[in-house]
Amino acid sequence: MIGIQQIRDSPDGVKAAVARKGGGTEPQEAIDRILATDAQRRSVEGEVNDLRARRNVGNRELGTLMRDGPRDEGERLKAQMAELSTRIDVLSGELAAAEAAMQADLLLVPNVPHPSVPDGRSDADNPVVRTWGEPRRDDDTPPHWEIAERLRLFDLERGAKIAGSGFIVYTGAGARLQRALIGLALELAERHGYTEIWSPLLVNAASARGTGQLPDKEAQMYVVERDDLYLIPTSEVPVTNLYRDEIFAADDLPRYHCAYTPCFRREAGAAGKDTRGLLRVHQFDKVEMVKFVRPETSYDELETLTRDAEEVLEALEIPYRTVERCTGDVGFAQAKGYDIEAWAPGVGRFLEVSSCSNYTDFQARRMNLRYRPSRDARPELIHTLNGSGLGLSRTYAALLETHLQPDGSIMLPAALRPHFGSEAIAAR
RNA sequence: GGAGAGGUCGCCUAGUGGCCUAUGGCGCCGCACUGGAAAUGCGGUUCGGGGCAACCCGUCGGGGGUUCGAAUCCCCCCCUCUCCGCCA
Repeated sequence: MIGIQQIRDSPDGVKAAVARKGGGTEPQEAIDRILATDAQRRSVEGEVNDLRARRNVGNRELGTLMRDGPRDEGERLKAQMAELSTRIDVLSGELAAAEAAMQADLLLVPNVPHPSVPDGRSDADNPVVRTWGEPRRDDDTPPHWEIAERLRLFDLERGAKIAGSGFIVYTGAGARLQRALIGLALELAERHGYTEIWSPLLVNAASARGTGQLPDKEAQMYVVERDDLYLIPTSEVPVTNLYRDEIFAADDLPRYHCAYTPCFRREAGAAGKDTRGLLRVHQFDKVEMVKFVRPETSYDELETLTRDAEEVLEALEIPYRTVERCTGDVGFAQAKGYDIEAWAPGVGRFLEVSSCSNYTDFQARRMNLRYRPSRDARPELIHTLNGSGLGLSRTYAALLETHLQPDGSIMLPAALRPHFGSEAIAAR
């Protein structure tokens, strides 16, 4: 959610910035309604305020009269106060309606993109900002699902049997490789200063609302209706909500957390796209990095966050490229972000394995997540960032395809060996 | 899941319908005293919203209700603690 203050101060500036993201005229219209509702709301609020002040004074006097008399004067005042209360009820109903309408419209306005975000319509327009390693382009490397099947690393059919299509069963060395990747990603994150969180995988509605999954993305989540709980689509949800409604001291910032969790996504409507292998599944594993920072540092923090994610791929010796998301691809809640794409020689393309974003105060406002710049200062909203480090099932795919040896074995990168327990997965 | 006790401005705490416009302590901040500090004294210290301002309004876990008036009474929900049951 963006701030009403910003819209009030510079409605045209906000409109122009928001228009860069595309997405039709809905946000523009919402902004116009917000301005009108805000003015109306403030005038009604002023009126309600005055009436309440009168009621407070009157009731104080009434208390004295009822206790000490004269009684008849008390009764007369009581009647006046009753009438006043009725008017207050009517007006505060109007006030609540105006506030609700404004709130609903504010939810339609996306975060303002940073001026440096390049223009573009879709991910096809995202400029490449960095590359690492040499993507191997050949026709010999089989796709990861063939490799995995031959080496018996996972079992798609039985995953479908016990849960459904898009649920993966990892077996033997395949399961161990999964754990090793998680271990390595966590090790690197902790080395970069992120404190590990082991969190619930189910969250309540308030948390889902805090990071913006509700109301917009409810269809993406698995819902445990009976208990009003939601399976997390990313650990961003529990980790970012850790400090919801709290106020940090200035020296609590920056605070970095990392968390490994499975992530659950219904991917409704995505059928037919990337349905083979590990590219789009309902449950995947991810190590997420989350930063809580002072506002003036957030764009610098985005750069180091992205570097931290890139280093995981470097440790895995997987060539990648980093693209900056253009205005059309940056996302509703984000002000700026990068995607890291691992090269997968078997499927012959780059796979998005990490998305690193600066949300500025957009999530913080929704979550009422603040800090106190100095001892006597009023609390201010902080900035939140998050990035995957990394999304495992796709990284897993790229890893198999990248490190497949001519003899059919998988030679593991050095950094992964201590976590895996040996240096290779033998051919069979 | 059952029974009971609770949730007050960072922490502890007083408060059972109008002297609550929320008490006191701790902590913290400022000032005084000091060479400097400790101790002491005085003042300040929830968080929002509106207003140029003086100031005003809301806020006692959350939401409803009763009342002229609710921290206080009633209903629903959430959370914490104790005991019982179940359980890896």
